[in-house]
Amino acid sequence: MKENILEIKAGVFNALAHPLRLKILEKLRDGTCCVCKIIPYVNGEQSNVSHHLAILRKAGIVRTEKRGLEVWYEVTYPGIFKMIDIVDECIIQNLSKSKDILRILAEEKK
Amino acid sequence: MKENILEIKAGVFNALAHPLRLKILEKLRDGTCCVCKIIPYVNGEQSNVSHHLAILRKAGIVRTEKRGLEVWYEVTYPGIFKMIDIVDECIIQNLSKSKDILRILAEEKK
DNA sequence: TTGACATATGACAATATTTAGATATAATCA
DNA sequence: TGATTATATCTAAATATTGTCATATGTCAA
Repeated sequence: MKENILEIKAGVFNALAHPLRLKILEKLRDGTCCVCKIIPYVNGEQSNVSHHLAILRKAGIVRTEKRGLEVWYEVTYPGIFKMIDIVDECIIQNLSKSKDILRILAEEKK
Repeated sequence: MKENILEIKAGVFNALAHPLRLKILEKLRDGTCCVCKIIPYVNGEQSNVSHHLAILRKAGIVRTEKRGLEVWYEVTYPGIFKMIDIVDECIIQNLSKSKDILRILAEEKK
């Protein structure tokens, strides 16, 4: 695959590569949500949350809609949540393997 | 979700957030592969490719096996490829929307 | 119009990532 | 044993990301 396409793909992964941004997306799983609700949910500084929202926006992961003073965010493509779920599975699988190794080591020690 | 779990998840996304690493995984789609094949495929410096392989290893995305002088890499959890495919869909969807907007703008100009 | 409010942006220091070159390690072979 | 090969690690400079503070923008209501 061409390098510039890979860069775009890497950009999407990069946008997902921060705990605060994952927490924002966790909130957006329930649907459209106002920034004023996102800030207390993720428990961050207003400007910092705004920065992270901008990163998600620029990656095309979320889109916004103005409603009076408020700005409401929503995920553009629900497949994003599927990705986040797959990461869970991946982590669970790795941890299970580590657990097996620990058990074997413990057995050998006896 | 707890912040430390989100950090682990963000770490996996972070490992995927680089074009060279995505290119490595592209190569590993065909199955186990020797570093000596990966380096020419991604067309990078030996030390740099090795560094990126280490990042994938530490994230638990790939595992290694030594065969004589060579080291063979393989993806630990095939769901990773599913994630990469979803990013493709996400990008295609975003680009299609941009294309629609461009068409509407072009229409209005007439 | 002025003030208050919700959100975004800019500047900047602290920290992390990336890359290349040099060097280290570990396996094989003469 | 010493040379050779494949890969990993260390180092340091260049660059990118993060968080905070200050400020700007846009909307509403008095």
